[in-house]
Parts: sequence; structure tokens; C-alpha cells
Amino acid sequence: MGTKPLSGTENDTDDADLLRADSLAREIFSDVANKWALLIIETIGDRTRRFTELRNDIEGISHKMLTQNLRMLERNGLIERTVHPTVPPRVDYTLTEAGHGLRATVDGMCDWTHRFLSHIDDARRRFDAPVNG
Amino acid sequence: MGTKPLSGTENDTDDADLLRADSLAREIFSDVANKWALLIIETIGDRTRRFTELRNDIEGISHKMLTQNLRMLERNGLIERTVHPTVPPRVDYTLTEAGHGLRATVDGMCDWTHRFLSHIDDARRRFDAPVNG
DNA sequence: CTGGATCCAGCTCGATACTG
DNA sequence: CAGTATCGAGCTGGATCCAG
Repeated sequence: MGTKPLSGTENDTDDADLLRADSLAREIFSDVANKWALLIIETIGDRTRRFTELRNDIEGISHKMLTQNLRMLERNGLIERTVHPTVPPRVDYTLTEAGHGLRATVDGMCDWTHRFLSHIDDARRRFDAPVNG
Repeated sequence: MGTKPLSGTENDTDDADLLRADSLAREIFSDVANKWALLIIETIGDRTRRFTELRNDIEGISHKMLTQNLRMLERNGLIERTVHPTVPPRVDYTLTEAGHGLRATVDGMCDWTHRFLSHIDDARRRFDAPVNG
């Protein structure tokens, strides 16, 4: 709301148009539309999570990818990083308001994934079917 | 529906859990959570689009990436590919029901991007601020 | 524990050429 | 127009080491 006209009459690609027209929007979209970023956002959720917790909970993510994406998300103001000056160090990550907003859409995507899971599985099998004669 | 328990009591990462527990879900998520796939879904929208139209409308996408992602989306049953046996050939792409479902969530992400655009821009500037003394 | 830096194998992607 | 195949530069990402 606010800046966006949102005609809604017959323009069926308004959102995509905005991504096309605005290079900053496109840049943000590119940052955010990757599996590690979305998985991190989703995994933090409502909680306060520590680096190692995330590392353990996100299967397959490497130290480097986690660090890198965490920095990127922090830079974009999607997560907040709190350093506790203890020893050993303790660093907490939480979602910001913007982060929670994104999380809502990722929730939708997770939901979608599970709704169409078997449908997609079928489609794959059909597509991958041997070209037997 | 069906296979998903969905407690809803205090589990704040149920969606992420499902992505973690189910390797197929994770695989689908990984396929779909990339910028080109989402941009293609969003650009097709409600319309019937041709290869070259998509190529022209999605700024920065290469012939190869478009082909590759189109195949992947078709394999997952998210888009339908229709070949018209004319000359020159004409191939139409439309979203399937599953594709439209995904599109809805991408719409949400586009919307989010624009809602938090200036917020994110600010956060970036703060983060990138020169470490002047 | 957190995280920066480096090394390098492997994959990604763009360019190009070729088919129907 | 749509699509496949190939090649090579460059980026990605995992492993590892070091530091606070």
C-alpha cells in the first residue's frame, strides 16, 4: 500500500512489472530468492537463534554459507544480530519486522510445497518416464 | 491436508520442520527457491507466453537459463508446454494449477519487496556506512 | 562459540554454433 | 522461432586454518 497503484483491472503482471522497472527491487529479490536465505528466515522463525543452532537445524548448510547469508540478511535489515560480550562469545539472531514479513511469504511457499508434493512427484515421474517403445 | 499433522499448538517452525524431514519437499523447495524460476512463474502469470516473449520480458535472463528453468518447471508440473506444429515453430507456456499456487506466494514476495523497499535501502546504507572515525 | 580468510575443485552460466 | 550441445571463464561453495 501507499506507493503502489495496484489497478487490479486487467494488468496481470503488475508485480513482475515492478520487479522489472526497479533495479533496487530486483536486487533485493535476487538476494532473497535463494534457498539458503529463505531457509534461514524460516528456521529463525519467532525464536532467538544462535549461530550453531542454525547450523545444526538447517541440514546441509555449510559454515561459510550460513555466515555469508546471515551477513547478507543483516545488511538488508531482515535479521538483527546481537553479540553478547561473554566468553565464549554468544551471538543471537532474530527476525526484524521486515524479516517477519518475508517469513510470512516463505511460510506460504512451504505450505505450497506440501500441498502439491504428490502432484509434483507425479509430474516428475511422468516427465522422467523412460522413452520405451 | 491428509498427510500433514499440523499441531498448531506451540510449534513455531512446523513449516521448516517439514522441509527438514522430507527430502522430496526439500528438493522441490531448492528447485523453486531461485530467482529465475520465480521470475518466470511471475512473468507468465495468467497469460500464455511464448519463449521469446519471456526472453524479452525477463531482463538479464540468458537463452540457456530460460530454457533450463522452463524445462525444470515443466518437469515439476508447474508449467505446461504446448508445441504448435507450424513453421516457424510456436511454443506456448502457461501455468498449471500448481504453478498458479506457487505464483500466489511469489506475488506475496514481490509485494513484500516493495513494501519494505525503502526500509531495506536504509538498512543497507547503515550497514555499508563507511567506518570513518 | 563465532567468524574471517584462503585455497581450489566443481559447477554455473553466457556465448556460440548448429538443427529442425 | 525454439531448442540442444559444447566450451571455457568465472563464480560458488566446502574444507581448513587462524583469531578473538
